[in-house]
Parts: sequence; structure tokens; C-alpha cells
Amino acid sequence: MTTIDKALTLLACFTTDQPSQKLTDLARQSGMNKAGVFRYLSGLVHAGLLEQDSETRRYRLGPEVIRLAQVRDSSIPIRNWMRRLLSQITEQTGETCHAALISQERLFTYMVNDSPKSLQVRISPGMQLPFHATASGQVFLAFAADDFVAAQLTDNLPAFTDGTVTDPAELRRRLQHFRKKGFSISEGGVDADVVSVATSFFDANALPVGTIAIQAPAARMTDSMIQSFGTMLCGIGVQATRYYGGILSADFPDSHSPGVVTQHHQTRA
Amino acid sequence: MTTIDKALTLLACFTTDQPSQKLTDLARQSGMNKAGVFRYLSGLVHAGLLEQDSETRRYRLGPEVIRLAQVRDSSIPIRNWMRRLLSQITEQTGETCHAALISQERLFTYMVNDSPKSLQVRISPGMQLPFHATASGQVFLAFAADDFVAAQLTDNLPAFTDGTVTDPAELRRRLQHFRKKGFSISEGGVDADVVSVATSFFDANALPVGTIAIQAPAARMTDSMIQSFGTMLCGIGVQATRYYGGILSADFPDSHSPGVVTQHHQTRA
DNA sequence: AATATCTGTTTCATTATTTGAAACTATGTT
DNA sequence: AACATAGTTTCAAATAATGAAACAGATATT
Repeated sequence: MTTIDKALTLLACFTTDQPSQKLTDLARQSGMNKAGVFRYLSGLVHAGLLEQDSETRRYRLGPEVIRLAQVRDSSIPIRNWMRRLLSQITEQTGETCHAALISQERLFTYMVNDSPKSLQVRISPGMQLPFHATASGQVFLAFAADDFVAAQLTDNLPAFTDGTVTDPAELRRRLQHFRKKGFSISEGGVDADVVSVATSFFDANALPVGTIAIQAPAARMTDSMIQSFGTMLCGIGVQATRYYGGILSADFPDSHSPGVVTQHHQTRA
Repeated sequence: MTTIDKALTLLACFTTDQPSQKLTDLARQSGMNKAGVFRYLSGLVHAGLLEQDSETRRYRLGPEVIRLAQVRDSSIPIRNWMRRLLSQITEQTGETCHAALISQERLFTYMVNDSPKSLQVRISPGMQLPFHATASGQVFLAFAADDFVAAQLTDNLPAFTDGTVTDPAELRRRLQHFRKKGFSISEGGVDADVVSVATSFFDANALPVGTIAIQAPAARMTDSMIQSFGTMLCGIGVQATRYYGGILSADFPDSHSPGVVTQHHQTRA
């Protein structure tokens, strides 16, 4: 492991759940020496990627990351079209939807569009999504490379609710099904009363780079709604792939009729 | 210079003007060995901060920077209040305004609010602002640390128009004036027919972290308008500093309670 | 008020990693 | 076919990283 790798793994420790960290905790989490972590952090601060609160001595992400994100967005302006796609979804369905992106072999919510309804599923940008327990994660795996799937579907998957599927064999069966349909369905995988439907979009190698998902309270969802959400999402996935400059995975159902998809499949998962 | 410093200086080479770079160019720009640059870039790619286009072999910023920016924004959500402040400015003045943030000793536009008028000054997020030739840069310097100012006000400052002030002595005089007033004025520093007025906001050490500026076509600006824009901006600077969690520079004109640390409805002693 | 226990930071001899010139490979150009 | 250019790999020499321990500045405990 190079010095750079070690220094940069520290950056990965900063998440929306833990947006600021103490030196000692970072040292413990990363299993590295305190002195080394201190030096790494100093380097990261010097580069502006981190900054240190002068009072609490805690580290948090610095202004440079914002600049970098803007540069990235100026060359691959996902924000613009993703915002439009999500608005379109919420407009048509009335439900909360979000987009997630893969980064560092982890899936993070990137953008959220809240439902206008008062009973809505709440989700915030920057959250990590477990692959096995979310519709997003599952549809991602459904189209991901085999070794990636193998790395994720281990034997000790955590269960978040009674409904979380943790058996790798069962999960693989579902992934195969989701791959055929182009979208995934997860009922109560993370929160008991929430139903999610998700699809993915692809890069130039036809590998998934992100997902787009609808999340709704189980109480107001029916089977046929789930199915029609799914078909709609597939159309969105095709558009997102096109915007991204990628190509669809071979198995991905492309309706060959650009525009709004209105086909209504009635088969159930 | 540590290995980390060297690796991270490469990140700073990515700007909105140059959002993707070739290895050889990066090596030349940074003055580092090609092999070393290659190893650094590999490390950065491994961390997700960069990604490499598999066809062109060019490097660009990776998805991890987007995630990091979201984490940063969730802990210090500048976007939220800045958006409001800028809207407020445009509403009151009808002119284009923007906020800039310091990063890596360089000033970059962070957020722009366009004027609704048809003749408007165009500026895009992520642009670097030269310190000596912009109102933003000048008001930043006016409140910056002495050695920082010294580092910026060199003898060979570039002139963008006939109106660009490039004489360090003259610039220092202006900075002193701007510091007293709390805002800066630049007429035709970068574009001949544009007038800019700017103020800054401060961090917990009372050092400037960013600027907020109004830019308007010279044709529709009068002296008294400039002055009243300036006083308005000062008020905005005070608010921004408060939102940011910083404290005002000692000299900054705070209309409510001069010189004393302020609390909300507390009147001055 | 004195002591113990946490922080973050610095030091320094030992050790492992970075370093850079050159070789190599792949791709495109004259 | 020879040449040029860009990215990648190699390897001994040089340098920077390492981590235990000491230090200092807080905060908590006795």
C-alpha cells in the first residue's frame, strides 16, 4: 500500500453520518499509527481537501472538494439532466425518487427529489446504500461484473428488517430476475413500510455507474403501480445512459421507441 | 515536500478551463518526473478522486469528489444560505451577482445568480478570479493576511484591459481604502464595460474565506448606485460571516454593533 | 487543588518507500 | 518501414515514511 493510498483512505472515512472526525478516531478506524495519520491529515489540510476546526481540533472536508466537484460537474454535467429526470419522475408518480452513483465500490445517493405528499419517504444526499438491502443496490448488482457481485454477496449480510433478504443464493436468483426486467423491487429491505423500485444507467463499457429509484410508502402502493413504475424507470434509465454518454447493458430492455414508455407488463416478481 | 503534497498538487491542475488532462502535460506543468506523476495519478484514480478515460487515456476528476462535496455540503451547507443571499441581492439590484470561495490560495466563483435583464454580465461557477484585477479579489486582499497580500502583489501582474491596475503600490493604496469601506469597486478590471462591487465574509479566525460581488454593465451604473450597492453588500457580508460560523474582521463595518462581538437582539453597550 | 487521563503534536533513529533515468509497449504519423 | 509520441514498467540509489515514545495542552477525576 502506497503512502498516497493510505492518506486517501482517510478521506473515505468522511461520510454524511460522520462529516467531521477526530484524529484519534481516524487512527483507530484506519488501523494506522497516530503520528502517521496526523501527517496524512496535515497533508490533506494543506491541499485544502480537509480543514481543521481551530477550536475542537476536529477535521472536516475542506473547500477544495467543492471546487473539484464543480470542475467535475462542468465536464460531466450530471446535475443538469439528472435534476430534470428526477423532477419528471416525481411529477408522473407523485413519489420521492433519488439517483445514486457508484464511488469507490460503494453506492451513494447523489440527488433526491422529494414527494410533494405529506407522507413521504425521507432520504438525504450522500447516504451510503447497502447493495443487498436496497432496490438501487440490487439493480446495480444485477448488471455489475461477476466478481464485483461475488465480493458484495458474502455470507454475513446484515438484516435491517425482518424483510431483508440476506441469503446470497436467494439474492442471486433475484438479481437474475431483475436483470431480465431491467428494474428491481425491494419491499421493506431497509425500512419495513417502504417499497422501492430502481433501475440503473451505464457507462461506455456498458457497466452500471448509477441507479435511479422511486421510494414510496407500502400503504399506497399496488402491484400494478410497482410494475408501471418499473417500466417507466427503464425508460429513464435509457435516457440517463444516453445523457451520460454510455451504452446500455446487452440485457437491458430498450423499448426501441424513444419517448415516453407506456407499455404495461403485468408479470409480478 | 511530502509525497502527499506532490500527489495532491496534481489535483489542483484540474480546473473548469482544463477539466481533463494528459499525463505528459501534468508532468510538464508540475515539473515532476513522468514516472512519478503516473504513480501519483494511479493512486488518485484508485481513491476515486480521478478517473481515466479508457479510450483517450486522459485523466479527469472522479465520482468520489462529488460524494465528498455532498458530505461537506451536508455539514457546512453553504449552498442553502448562499443561494438565498444571492437571490436577495439580485432581487434588490436587478444585477448579476456571485459568490467566490478561496481554495488553495486561489479564488474561485462558487455560485452565480444571473440578472433577469437581457443585457447581463455572464460568469460561470468554478472560474478562477485574479486577485489584482477583480473587485472580489481586491476586497479579499484588503482583509487578508499581510504575507498573503505580499505573495499576490508581485511586479509582473498581467493587464486584462487598459483599465487594469498592475502597479503594486497603487493597488496597496486601494486595498487600504477598501478595507476602511468594507467593499471594493473595480471598473473595467477584467472586462472594459463592467463595473463590480464586492465584499467578503470571514472564518472563525476573522480571515476572509470568500467574497460576494455584484457585476453590472458600466452603462447603467452611477456613482450613487455603486455606493448603495456597497453598503448593501456589507450587510450581506455580515450575514454570510454569521452563517459561515465566522467572526468579522476587526475593521469590517458592522452597522449594528461596531467593534464588539454581536449577539442577536443585543444592543451595544 | 492536585492528579490522572485524555487529546493533538513533535522528535528521531531505523526501515521501507519513493525516486528518476532508461527500457519497454502500444498507437499513431511521416 | 522508420519515426514519433504517449503511457507504463523496471531497478538500484536516495530519500522520505515510520512508529514508539516523549511532550504539551486540554478536560475529567479524585
